[in-house]
Amino acid sequence: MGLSERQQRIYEFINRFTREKGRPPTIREIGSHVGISSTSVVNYNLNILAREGLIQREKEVSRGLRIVGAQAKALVGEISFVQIPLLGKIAAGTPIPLPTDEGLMRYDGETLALTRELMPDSEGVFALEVKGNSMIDALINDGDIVVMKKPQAVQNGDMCAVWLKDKNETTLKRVYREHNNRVRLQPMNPTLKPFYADARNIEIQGKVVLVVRQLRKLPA
Amino acid sequence: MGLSERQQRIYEFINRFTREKGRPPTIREIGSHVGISSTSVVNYNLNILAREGLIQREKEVSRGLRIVGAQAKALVGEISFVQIPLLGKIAAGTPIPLPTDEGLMRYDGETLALTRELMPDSEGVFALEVKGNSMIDALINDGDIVVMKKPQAVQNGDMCAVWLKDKNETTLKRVYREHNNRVRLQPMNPTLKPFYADARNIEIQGKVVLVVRQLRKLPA
DNA sequence: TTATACCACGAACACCTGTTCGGTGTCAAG
DNA sequence: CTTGACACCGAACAGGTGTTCGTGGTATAA
Repeated sequence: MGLSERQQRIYEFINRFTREKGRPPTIREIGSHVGISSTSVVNYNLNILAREGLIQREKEVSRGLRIVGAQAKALVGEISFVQIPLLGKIAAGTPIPLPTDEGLMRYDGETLALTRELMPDSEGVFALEVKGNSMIDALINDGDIVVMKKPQAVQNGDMCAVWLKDKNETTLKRVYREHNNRVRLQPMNPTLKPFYADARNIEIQGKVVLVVRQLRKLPA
Repeated sequence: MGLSERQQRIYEFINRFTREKGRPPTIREIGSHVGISSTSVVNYNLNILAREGLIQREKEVSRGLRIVGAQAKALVGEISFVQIPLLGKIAAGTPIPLPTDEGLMRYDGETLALTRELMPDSEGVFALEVKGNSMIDALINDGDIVVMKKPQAVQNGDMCAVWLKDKNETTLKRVYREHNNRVRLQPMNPTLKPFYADARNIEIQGKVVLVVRQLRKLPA
């Protein structure tokens, strides 16, 4: 069933008010902002919004209404974010600008905000923008943003940024330690073959935990 | 300056109450749950919490409290974000579960929250989880989350989910309309060759605007 | 016409809510 | 001891707040 224009305005006002003030409005606050003089009319329309399932009401409680649905969580801070420092760029030919713990703490520049749902473990993480398409093997494209974690406890199979000392090159691969100091570097693309290196010849610069790619128009 | 145990309990109660009920508590609600009989005592401690910068108070307004926790930025309002309905899965062999406008409005299930910085245009967008690695060509892996937009204004070069009618298959490619109803489907991986199809033989199901990949451990 | 929803208005009521004030006890500094 | 800061209590007050009730206008259907 459709909503009247008045009901839509009420709904939007509740939404905006709650977001801005951090609490739902009272009946009279709704009325005065939407242009309704009588509290009973507001009450009447609120009941309709509740019947339509757009809001929830709690009886005889001041400000006892809340917006239903996914957006509601947002309004009261039920979604928590992690701010990840955007440290710079990563390219094949240059090592990663490794951050210090101190630097991460005090970082005050650009950040990438992600929900804690996506980043359950945000200790010592930082983000880099990928330059060039040298990491296509790892399913990572030019312009992608990779979120990395400082390489403390790298486990077999972790996706890591590896600095190849002999080639002076950074690459992203899954890392498996094997016997005799040998390390297997497996591209993420499962159709590609692994690559082997000596453990003394590589340096693990970070563990990739997340990749974000924004698609924008490309010059054909 | 440290907080008394009472003040900590008040603070935690406000936090929990707000999250659960969608509105801040009243002074008396705080008192009865924390074990304080007098409203003035609650008021007294609230002023201390406000002085310490842990909450904000608004004078002479019912439920005029809000938390300003350590993640101040991440709380309501300071980070502007959009919630994207997580509609289901996308696989090569099945068409996309296309949402209606109405359905997107009222959606109440799982969502993916992203900052507006990452999603400047959130009209008619929805998210799908990729099943299978049939879209490796498009640099998209099993388990990735793709954010798509309803295909209203598809421009040349847009990355689209295309349903190939003759093959009964969904694929992700960059789409270029060419002369004579011919459409060029270009894999995202620039090392791969394009693919051509008849425009009447394909159906564009959505435009990919963003991809998120969480890296978890893989069974070797 | 009559009936019936639907939508709106204003007023009144009872309770809720933030604020204020006088008073009590404790503890450390003077 | 006296003083003052601190933490707390109970009570009262003025205004806020959800609810209810009587009323009336406007469509649409019988």
